[in-house]
Amino acid sequence: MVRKTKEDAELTRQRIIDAARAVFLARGVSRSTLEHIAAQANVTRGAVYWHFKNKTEIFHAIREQVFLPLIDRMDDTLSVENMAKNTEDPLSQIEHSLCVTIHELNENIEMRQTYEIMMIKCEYVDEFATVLQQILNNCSNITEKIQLAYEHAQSQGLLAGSHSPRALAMDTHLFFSGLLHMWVKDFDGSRFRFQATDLIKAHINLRRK
Amino acid sequence: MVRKTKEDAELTRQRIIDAARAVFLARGVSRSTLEHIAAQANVTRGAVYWHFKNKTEIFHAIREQVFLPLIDRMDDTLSVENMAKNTEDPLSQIEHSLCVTIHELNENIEMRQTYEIMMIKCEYVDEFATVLQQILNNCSNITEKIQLAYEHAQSQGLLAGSHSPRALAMDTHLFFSGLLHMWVKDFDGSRFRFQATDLIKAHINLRRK
DNA sequence: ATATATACATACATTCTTGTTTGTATATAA
DNA sequence: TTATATACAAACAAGAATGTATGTATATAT
Repeated sequence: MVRKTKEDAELTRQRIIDAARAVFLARGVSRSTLEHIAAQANVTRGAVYWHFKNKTEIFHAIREQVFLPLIDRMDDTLSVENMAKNTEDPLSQIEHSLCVTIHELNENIEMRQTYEIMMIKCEYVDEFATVLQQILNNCSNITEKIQLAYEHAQSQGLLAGSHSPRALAMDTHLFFSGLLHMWVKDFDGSRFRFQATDLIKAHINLRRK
Repeated sequence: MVRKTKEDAELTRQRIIDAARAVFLARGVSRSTLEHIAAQANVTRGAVYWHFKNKTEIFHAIREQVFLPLIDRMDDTLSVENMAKNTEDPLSQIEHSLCVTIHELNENIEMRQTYEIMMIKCEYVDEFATVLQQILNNCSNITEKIQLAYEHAQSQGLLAGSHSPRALAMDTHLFFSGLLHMWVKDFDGSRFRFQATDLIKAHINLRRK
């Protein structure tokens, strides 16, 4: 029962990724062994080693599968083109962009699990340390996008007070980072998850004239 | 050269804790072995097992040594009594409280390292999962304190707009959580560390009338 | 139709790591 | 002063995890 077709092979590869996500979530990345992952995927370690060099590669595969599309979408919803053609005001657009991410976390299990793994089930040392740089870079990009939106809001006279778009963007980004972290840690949903979108709206309303 | 005096024993215990902090920071908690820690402390695993049941106990010792005093101080600077007797306005008091924490992170190496370990060098599974609950509880307490300060600010007519103290407190707390996370990840200091206090001031200024 | 590469399963060797056990010198209590 | 508990060091035993090597059935190319 070996030597599957190419589509079958790709399917087992995906099964291994899914299995790894479940195992990482339950036991943490470090304590997850390739044997655990293989068992969860109903294969042997041989299959795992065929598709991936080691555990680190699986980790990156999980991360990329969720975060690359996510970054694209985030970039997209905050893009200049979208900003220009959209009827919404820039502040609502920021609000919407953040709410969409929260909504995704609620609906998309894989995304939620991946977030949880990256935030509280992984140690960023050695091979994993590079991920931190990528995270920081993504944050910079997102912050710049948010800043652009605030600049538009400012030129449209939508902002209360006289705060720089840069400062507003940093503040929003830090707020959202904190929210994501707390959202993930709030397992039973009693503290943050249930009011995440309200918190976002309140945050944006702080800026509205 | 065995059987030290009681003070000596307490000293080696502390040496083991310090060693563990260094090793956890460098290799992550999971990849740190008791042999690593013992070597770093210039003792054998025998000494480690004498003072601690296992690695988890050392982890909690590290955490408590930094966080228990920290929570006390945070509680203190935001306390009602301090609030009442202080000449500062409540908003400045919140600002000051946050800035003090950042300042501590800059000055206190052990605190900085401990934060880094807890945030990005530890996997919150099994025995460590309970720590998450403690973190959430601390966050609740801090948020309540901040809310109280905002209520004072409101009654003194210091707040811009008409936002609820509760929402403001949540927003501030999430902002600060995000800032702490980014502060820790920003190793070279080029992104967040160098302007952390400015970000805090800007955040508070958003609320000022 | 046959050869070859593919997609795994199985077996093996090695290295780590842990927990425990035993040994021991000495502070301390009696 | 002697007995005992203390504060470790050193040795031991056992299991886990990893990477690799080998085996093998079959899709696929020729």
